[in-house]
Amino acid sequence: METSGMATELTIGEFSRISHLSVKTLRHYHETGLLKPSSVNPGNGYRYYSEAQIPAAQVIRRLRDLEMPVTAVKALLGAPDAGARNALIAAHLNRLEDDLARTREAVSSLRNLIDRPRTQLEIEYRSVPPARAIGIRAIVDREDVLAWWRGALGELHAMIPAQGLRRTGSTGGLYASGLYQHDRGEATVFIPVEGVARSVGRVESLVVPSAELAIATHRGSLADVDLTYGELGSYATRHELSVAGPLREYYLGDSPHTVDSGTWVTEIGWPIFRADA
Amino acid sequence: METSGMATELTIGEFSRISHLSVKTLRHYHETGLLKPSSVNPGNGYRYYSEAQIPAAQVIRRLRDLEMPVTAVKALLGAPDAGARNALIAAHLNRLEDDLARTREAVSSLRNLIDRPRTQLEIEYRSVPPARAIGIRAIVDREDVLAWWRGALGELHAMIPAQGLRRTGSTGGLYASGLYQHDRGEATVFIPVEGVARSVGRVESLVVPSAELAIATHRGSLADVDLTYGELGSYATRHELSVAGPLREYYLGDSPHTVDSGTWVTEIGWPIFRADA
DNA sequence: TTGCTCCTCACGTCACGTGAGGTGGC
DNA sequence: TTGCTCCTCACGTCACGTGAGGTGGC
Repeated sequence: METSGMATELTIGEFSRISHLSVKTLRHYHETGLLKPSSVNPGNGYRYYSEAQIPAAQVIRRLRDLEMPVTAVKALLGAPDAGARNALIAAHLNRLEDDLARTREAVSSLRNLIDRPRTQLEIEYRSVPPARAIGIRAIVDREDVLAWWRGALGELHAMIPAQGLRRTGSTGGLYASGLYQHDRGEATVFIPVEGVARSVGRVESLVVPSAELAIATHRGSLADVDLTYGELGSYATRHELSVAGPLREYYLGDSPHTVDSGTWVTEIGWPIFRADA
Repeated sequence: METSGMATELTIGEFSRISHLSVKTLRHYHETGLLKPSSVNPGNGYRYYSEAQIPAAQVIRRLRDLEMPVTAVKALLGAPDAGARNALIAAHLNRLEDDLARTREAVSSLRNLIDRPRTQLEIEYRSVPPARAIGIRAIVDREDVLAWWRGALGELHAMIPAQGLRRTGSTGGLYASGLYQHDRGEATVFIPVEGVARSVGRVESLVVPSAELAIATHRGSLADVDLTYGELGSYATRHELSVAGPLREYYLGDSPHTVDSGTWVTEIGWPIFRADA
């Protein structure tokens, strides 16, 4: 007995077969509001879907295959026009590209760890005096730190010619320990310059504090920087030198601007206590 | 007051800074047994790590960055020799490659869905008589179906010259509805042949049952096959033709052997009821 | 009557993260 | 005394999957 004049209704099983989404998944999408059945029998709770919902199910499946979060898929389906939808899709594809790049980094980093000859690290003690600089400071999440770092360095470097500043040392960064311990903390990137600069955008004038540091030189991609941190940190601990304070990095030459991260040279500074200082 | 003669012990915070693993993560790895602190103070529960654990932490971090499951990482760290470890790593990298390929498929499938001109599907009714065939049958999970399908077809095709069989029709497959509804179900791939063949390996002799089918032709990658399923299924439902039974596919020409999946031609058969049959 | 499809809880999975509430040493 | 580090629960997150136990129509 069909209600005549109504559009064809599909049971959840039929709709599942057509859409290649499991029954459990369809019920879950109903619950979360991502894809509501076109009608529900109030007597027994049976869900019914309409033919018109097939294209939506197809789009949802593809986006979920691409690991787009359900809330993002919902936003996309609710977007007002094709332009907005395409922008959201493009943004997600970019995120996938970034993921892929990170994966590639991790693979080569793993190979590096396995193959690398574990050479003895040379560690130098250095007293760094306070230095005037221009810098950008922020509280960042660890997962965003690389993107933030790139952007901040770009902005910072543009400021040198823009304000006619004279650089007096290597580009560097300060990283609070919370960044490693809680995946979130204060980070600062800076370029030492002569005199006081104007604040423009995120860039401000600041003084990089003095420090007693144990310094090790890291060569290659920053994806492997934890290896150098590990050797330096265990050295500092072994000799009971560690004190509180942000970790420091100096990017020698023009490391961050070279595409081939294999040639990067970074000095890692670990804050220490020196009886003789 | 240090216990003299003991190796240097690091607090969880120090070890976190050195390894770039969060304190929460380190506690979690202790709980799951992936990385146990070298000692725990029984009085206050404080965890202490040794320097010797730093390399393990570095390996763990890289493998987790590559989304290797914790249990797999554990197995890897417990592997007896470098050969076994390398094999596990290589296997995981292969899985990553497969993931990447699937992602690429999903991206092009999404573009396809957005760009494709939605042409009217031509649907044909066909009575298929029973047919002797060689086939491979299994209960498979949906996520494994593509890999299973490729392997089974390869094995099946090798059997034709090996047993000197004469092919009598197109290669095909039968897919139980559970495969779509519960992500797991029976699948069969077959090649119709003359006479009865010997069972070798997974290959057995079988009779593909007769069926009344509504047939639509799908052109292009099977990543998009749900589009054709969608149109065919909604057609069958609209005309109240659907009956229970496995879905059927016929791979025309030599589709599965061509690298360029864009040129594949697949017939999709939907089981129907025919009053006139 | 059997088998199939549908339903609703309630709980599990995976790898942690988020707080709340408390301790202990400098 | 304040601030920092450490601790243990207990619960949350994300996108479902897994059962248990039950209904309803052919």
